[in-house]
Amino acid sequence: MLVWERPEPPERPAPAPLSREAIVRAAVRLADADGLDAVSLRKVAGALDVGPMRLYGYIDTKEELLDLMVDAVYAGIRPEGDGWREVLRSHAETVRRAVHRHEWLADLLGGRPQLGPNTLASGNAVLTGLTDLDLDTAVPAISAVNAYVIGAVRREVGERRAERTSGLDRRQWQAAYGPYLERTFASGRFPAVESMVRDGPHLDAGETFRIGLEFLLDGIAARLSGGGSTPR
Amino acid sequence: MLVWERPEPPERPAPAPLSREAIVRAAVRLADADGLDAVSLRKVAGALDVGPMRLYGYIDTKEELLDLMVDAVYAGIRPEGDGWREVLRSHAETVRRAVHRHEWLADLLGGRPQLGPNTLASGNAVLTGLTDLDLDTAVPAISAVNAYVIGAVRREVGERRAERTSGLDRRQWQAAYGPYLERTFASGRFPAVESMVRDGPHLDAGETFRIGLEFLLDGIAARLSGGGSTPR
DNA sequence: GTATCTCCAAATACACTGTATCGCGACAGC
DNA sequence: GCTGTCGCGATACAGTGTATTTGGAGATAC
Repeated sequence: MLVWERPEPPERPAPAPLSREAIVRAAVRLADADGLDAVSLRKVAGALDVGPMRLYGYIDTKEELLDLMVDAVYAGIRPEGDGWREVLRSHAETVRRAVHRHEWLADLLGGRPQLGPNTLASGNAVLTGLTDLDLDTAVPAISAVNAYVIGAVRREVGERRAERTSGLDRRQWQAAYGPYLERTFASGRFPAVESMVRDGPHLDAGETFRIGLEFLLDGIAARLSGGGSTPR
Repeated sequence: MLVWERPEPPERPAPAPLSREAIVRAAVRLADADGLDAVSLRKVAGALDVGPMRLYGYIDTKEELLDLMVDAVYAGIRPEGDGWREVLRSHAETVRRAVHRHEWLADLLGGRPQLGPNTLASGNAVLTGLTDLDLDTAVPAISAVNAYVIGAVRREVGERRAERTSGLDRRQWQAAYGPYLERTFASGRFPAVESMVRDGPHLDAGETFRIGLEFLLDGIAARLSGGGSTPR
C-alpha cells in the first residue's frame, strides 16, 4: 500500500503530537534553509523533539518523505488563464516560481514519478484547462512542457548554486571560472564557444526560460494549424 | 616488542599505477553496474586495489570525480548532420542515447555547470553546426534544447527505475501502481487525468521524446520565418 | 656508508547517514 | 491485579566523505 492512501496511525496523545503534515513541514523548512542534504531523519526528528525512529510510524522510507515534500509543494501549483497556451505557460511559470522558493525541488522533480494527491490535482487542473486541445496533442504537449521545465529549472538552480559556492554574485562567479575559461579559450580549441561568450546575447535566467518556453508553445501551435513537422 | 616476535611488515605490493583516467573508468563501471550510489570513494579505490585516501591525490572532492565522469561520457557526444535542425536533433538524440548507456548521467546532468574539455568540445561542435542561425537565435535555441533533453531523459529514467523497482516490466509496474490509481480515480477527484489514462494516446518513451523535440524545433523554425511569437 | 630529511600511501579517526533490532514502559483486556 | 500487546526510544550496524596521523621507503647530505 502506498503512502498516499495508507491511513495515518491513530493519534497517540501521550508523548508528542505528530503527524505526516508536521513531519513534512519540518522537512521542508530544513530543506529550504540548508538544502536537501540537511534533511536527515535525525534532523527532522530533532526539529520535532522526537526520536528518529518515531518517523517510521508515518513513513516507510526516506524516499517517501521526499515524495511527500514534493506533493506538499504541489498543493500550491495550479495553472491560471484561459486556453491551452495560457494554461501551459502559467503552469510552467508557477512550477518555476515554486522551485525558486524551494530550490531542493529541482533535485527531486523528474527523479521519480509523482502520484500524490496534490500532484495529481495539479495535473488534472492543467488537463482541464486544455480542453481546446484534442488529447492526442494535449498529452505530448504537457509532457514536453514538463520536461522542458524540469530541465530548465534544474540547470538554473545548478548555476545559481555554483555562483553561490564561489562567492556572492555573478561577478564573483566569473572571477572564479572566468580565468579558467580565458586560459581554456586561449588554446583555440573552442572558437565557437569563445565567440558565443564574447559576442553572444547575455540573457538572464528568466529571459532564457521564457524564450525557450515560447519556442515550445509555438511548436505546439504549429501542429494545431497543420504547419508543424510533427507527425500526428 | 623485540624483533623476534614482531611480525614482518605486511608485504607491500608495489603501489598500483594510477591516473585520473583509470579512476574515472572504474567509477563509470561501478555506476553503470549498480547506479550512482555504488560510486563511493572506498569502492572505487577498492576496484583499483588502492587505499581510499590515495584518490585524493587526483581529485579534491567526490564532486570533482562526478564532474570527470560526466565529461568522460561527453567525449562521445558529438552532433552529426547539416543545418541547425539536424544538428540540434542529432545532439538531443545522442545525449539521450548516452543516458541510456549510463543512466546515472540523468542524475548529474544540469546538476552543476559542466565546463570540462569534452563538454566544451561538444558544445563547440553544436555551435559550429549552427552557423545558419544568428547567435541571438542559436544561444536560446541550444539552451532550450538542452533544458528539454535534461528534463526529458530525467523523467524517462525516473520512470524506468520505478518500473524496475516494482518488478520487471511495464506490466508489473502497472500491477503495482495501477490498483492505487484505480482506487484514486474512483474518488472522482481527477476526472481529466482519469480520462487521459483511459482514452489518451499511449506513447512509448522514444515517441514522446521525439514529439516534444520536434515541437521545440518547430518553434525555433517559426522564429526564423518571423512567425513565432517569441520576441527578438 | 651512514644519518637525516622528505614525501606519500595507508591506517585511523570523526561525524554523519538510513534503517533493523531490541528492550522497556504504559495502557487494554480479562 | 496480572498479563499481553504495542509503540516509543535507545542501541546497533554497515556504510559514507574526508581530516589527521603514522610509518616506511627513497632521496639527499655529509
